[in-house]
Amino acid sequence: MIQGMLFSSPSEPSGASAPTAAGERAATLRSAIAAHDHRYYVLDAPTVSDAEYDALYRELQQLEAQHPELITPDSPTQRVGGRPLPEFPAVRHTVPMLSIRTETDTEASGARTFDARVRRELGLTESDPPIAYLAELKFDGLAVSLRYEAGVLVQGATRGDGETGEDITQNIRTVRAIPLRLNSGDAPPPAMIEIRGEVYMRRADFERLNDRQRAAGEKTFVNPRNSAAGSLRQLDSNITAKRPLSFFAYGLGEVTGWKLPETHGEVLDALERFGLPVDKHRRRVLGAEELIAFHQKIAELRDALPFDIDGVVYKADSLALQQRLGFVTREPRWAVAHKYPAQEQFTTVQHIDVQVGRTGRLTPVAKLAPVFVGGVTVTNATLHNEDEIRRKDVRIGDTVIVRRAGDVIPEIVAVVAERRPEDACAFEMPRQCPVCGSAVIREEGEVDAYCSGELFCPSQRKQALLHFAGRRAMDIEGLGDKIIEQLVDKAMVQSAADLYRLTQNDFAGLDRMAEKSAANLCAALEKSKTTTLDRFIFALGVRHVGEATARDLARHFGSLEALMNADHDALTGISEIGGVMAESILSFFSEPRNRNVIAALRTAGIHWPEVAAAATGPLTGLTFVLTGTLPTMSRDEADRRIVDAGGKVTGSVSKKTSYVLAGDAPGSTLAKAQALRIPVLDEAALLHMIEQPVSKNAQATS
DNA sequence: GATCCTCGAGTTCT
DNA sequence: CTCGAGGATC
Repeated sequence: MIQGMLFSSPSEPSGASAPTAAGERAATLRSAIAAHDHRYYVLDAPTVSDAEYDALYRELQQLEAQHPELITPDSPTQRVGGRPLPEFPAVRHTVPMLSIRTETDTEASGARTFDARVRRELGLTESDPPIAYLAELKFDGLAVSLRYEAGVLVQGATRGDGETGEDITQNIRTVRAIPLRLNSGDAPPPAMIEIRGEVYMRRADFERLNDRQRAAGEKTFVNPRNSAAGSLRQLDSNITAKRPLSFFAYGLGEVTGWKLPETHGEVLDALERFGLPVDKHRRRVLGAEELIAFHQKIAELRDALPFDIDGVVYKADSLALQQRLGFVTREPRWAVAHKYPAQEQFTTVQHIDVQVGRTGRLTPVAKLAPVFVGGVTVTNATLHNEDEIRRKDVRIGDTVIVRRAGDVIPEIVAVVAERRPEDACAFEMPRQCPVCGSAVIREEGEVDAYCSGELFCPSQRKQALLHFAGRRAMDIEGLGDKIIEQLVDKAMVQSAADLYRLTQNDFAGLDRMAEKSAANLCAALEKSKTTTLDRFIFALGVRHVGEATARDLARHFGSLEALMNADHDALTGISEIGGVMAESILSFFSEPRNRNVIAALRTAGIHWPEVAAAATGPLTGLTFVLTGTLPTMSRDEADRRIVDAGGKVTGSVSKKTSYVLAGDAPGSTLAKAQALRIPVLDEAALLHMIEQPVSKNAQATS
């Protein structure tokens, strides 16, 4: 009872009746939950299951419901709730939230320029020792300032203009990675400490949030940054509480009653001990060269990080040095941001072109005002089909966001609605093929529109030839789109068979074709005459027959004649081949034109070993999926070696996948593999599997 | 009829 | 890499 008095106000009768046990239990629960939050959200190493955590949380909630006087401002239950605000009150930053000067130089020289400037300011010469810097990541989120009084979080604010921001305390409290109470161990907490950092959203959390928004029919976010910003600026903190926000601390504002360490690195270490999340990629480095090395290392890591960054930050590590260096207007002389090429940019859609592919499919492509994004200049981006354009509502003249992230191919992420010009013009699929003028057909229920011109359409003819010559088909080296373009336009080639009638003289007359290249091309054509049945079937370009199906057909029928004479039942009898594919194959081979071309190709000397031997080897019965870049092999090479050893390679991970072969910078495939608990191999392990049974020294492979 | 698994086809830039 | 659609399976 006496102890209970300490926890409650004597003026409140209910407080006086609060049993000691309840107060103690509440305190125990609070600190237990805070510790679990820290382990889960900051250390990323939980020690209890979600269910156990929930049980603790519910117990505390119940306890507090029964004894409202036990509720403290740092109680985990106080993270949620709070009434929607009419607007955010303004907060004045006593110590302004600075912006850091951005080194525009994207090359390594950016670090050297910064180091040289610092040394000059300090009056150092070449004989002086290198300066110690702290190198950190520059997170792509929202800068905030957190104010803790006597160790308890009392206020959270946005940066605003640096002098005045908005009070977003209610929203900040919902961010689980931010402790409501600092852990100062046995020492008393700082009387007042302002911690600066970045609220951001992990990429995986962002994807999941967008899935949820989509499922709920609500608007989705363009990127993790916008998503974090939108979530933090909610007037109703109940909404913010449902958003998976994270936080990294990286600096200090106003501080009283706490002895500052000597270096910025030690400040960050101290913040970590207080229980705040601090990114672990930070490094103390000496001199410009080590800054450059850091910049490069992070550039390689960038795509694999679980969150977006837009660069790295260098800061003079010594706080005394920072003070000596001071500020130029609003920017510190002792720090600089070194950005990476943006992975997202704004640009405008100048035009929407329509391309005609091998199958006659019409693909709209946005012609963009050139932008530098993700390290290259982008001018084109596919829009896939009419539905996709409608979904994103892209119009000619629109300002759009273009992304070129981990995957290499540029993509229009979204339209910036506010910047749509009056005369923005919606796209319409042409009624006639833009290349040959034939009617355009779009079947009911189909997404794609097709040119009905078939091989009458020069574009389809060119694409068919390009496919025939492709690396995975007949592999005719040197026969690319530029040459095919000319051959078709000059009517020198109608079908694949015509290619083998051309002589070196014919080629020599073409643009960009000197004697040497013409001779090389002739040799390549000659070489391509020796092939395999599956490659030849694939090269024909039968609709629905790709590489895998071509291989199945070759293996099953063993000869081209058998395939050409097969009827519907014989085809559908093969697993993986159903009605649609059978019809497509039948109609291809019943077309006299196609039969003539095949005959002409064989007359021209194209041949293959008549019996297609099914490969068996150490990998027979195993299915592989490849991702990332391998150290010594190209993907094609790895693919070939697996198939040669009797294995199978597919494109995406499923339960039936035996192994995932992962290299550098793997994509989402790896994550999926781990989720499904599929064993992951590296190149060395694969080579070992292939060679183990036959070779006793598998290590010898480079 | 629904759902999962694969395959095919198209895509950008250097 | 991603989407759409064919094929197989329940």
